Amino acid sequence: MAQGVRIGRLAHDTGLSVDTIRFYEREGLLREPPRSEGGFRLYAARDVGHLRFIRRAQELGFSLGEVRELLSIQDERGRACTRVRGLIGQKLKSVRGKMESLKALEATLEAALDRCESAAARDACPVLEKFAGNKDGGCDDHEN
Amino acid sequence: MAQGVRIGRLAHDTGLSVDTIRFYEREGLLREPPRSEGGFRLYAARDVGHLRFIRRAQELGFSLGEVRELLSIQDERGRACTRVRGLIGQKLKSVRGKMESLKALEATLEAALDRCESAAARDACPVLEKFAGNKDGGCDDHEN
DNA sequence: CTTGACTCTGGAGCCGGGTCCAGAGTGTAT
DNA sequence: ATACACTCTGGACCCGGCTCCAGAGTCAAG
Repeated sequence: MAQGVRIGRLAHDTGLSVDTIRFYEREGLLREPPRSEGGFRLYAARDVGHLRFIRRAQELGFSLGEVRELLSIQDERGRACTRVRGLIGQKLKSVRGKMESLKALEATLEAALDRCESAAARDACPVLEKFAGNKDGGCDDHEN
Repeated sequence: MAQGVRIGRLAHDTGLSVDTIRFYEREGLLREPPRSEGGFRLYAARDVGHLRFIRRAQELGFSLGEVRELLSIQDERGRACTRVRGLIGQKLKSVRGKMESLKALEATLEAALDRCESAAARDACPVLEKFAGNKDGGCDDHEN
C-alpha cells in the first residue's frame, strides 16, 4: 500500500461512515482519490480537512448543493469573497428569522406554562391562540 | 353545498396545495372533515387556523411529528394538566436548545462575514480557510 | 497459502415532506 | 342536458441525505 490511507481509516478519522464518504464522492463533493493497484481508494491527509470542511459547512446549515458551491468557489480565488459573502449573508438572514420565531414561541410556551401552573387552564389555550391566530375560540373546537 | 368549503377553497385560503392538505390528513395532522353527499370534504373556518398553525410550527423548525405532538398538547388542556405541563416544558427546553444553536450559528456566520469583508479580494478567502481548518495550506490545496 | 478484515461496485431501501397522476365521480352554470 | 371545473382514491414518484446489501476482489498476518 503506497501513499495514503484507505477509506476505512479516513472514515474513522473523520467520524463519517465509509458509505457517506463514497456518497460524497459520487455527489461531487470529494475528489476522486488515486487508487491502489487493486483499486482501493487512497486518501491523503488533506482529505480529512476537506471532509471536515463539508461537515462544518453542513452544520452551519448549508445543503450539500451549497457546500458544493462553496467548494467550487475555492477554486476561483479572488472573486471568491463576494460570492461567499452572499451565501453567508443569506444563511444569516434565515437563521435570524428562525431565531425571531423561536423567541416568540418561547414566550408563548412560557406563558402557556405559567397559565397551566396557575391552574385555571380551562380558558382558551394560549398556545393555539398565539400560534393559530384563531380568534373564534382558541382550543375549544378540537372535538374531532 | 351545505356547510363548509371544499378543499380547493381551503387550499387557496391557506396557500397550501390540495395534495398537501390531503397529505396532512393522512398523516393525522388534520382531522377528517365531514363529507358532502357525494363525498367531497367540507371544511369549517377553523380548519384554516389549524392549517396555519401547522405551517407556523413547521416554519419554526418542527417536524410534522413534533407538530402532531404540539397539536395533541392543545387538545388536552384543562384536563391532564400535569401531562400538558410536562410536554410544554419539554418543548420549551428543545426550543431553547434550538435557539442556543442558532445563536452560535449566527455568531459564526457573522464572524465569517466580518473576516470576509475585511479581506482584500485577491487574498485567499479567509472564510473558506477557516472553514477548512486545514493547517497545511488552507484552501490552497484544491487541485482536483 | 490460507484466513479474515477490509474494500470494491451497483443498486435497493429508508425517512421526511411532499407532488403528480389516471380514471371515475360530483356540482353547477347555462 | 350538457359542459366544465372541481374532487375523489390509490399509488407512483421526487428530492435530499444518507444507509445497507450481495457478491467479488484485495491485502497483510500467520
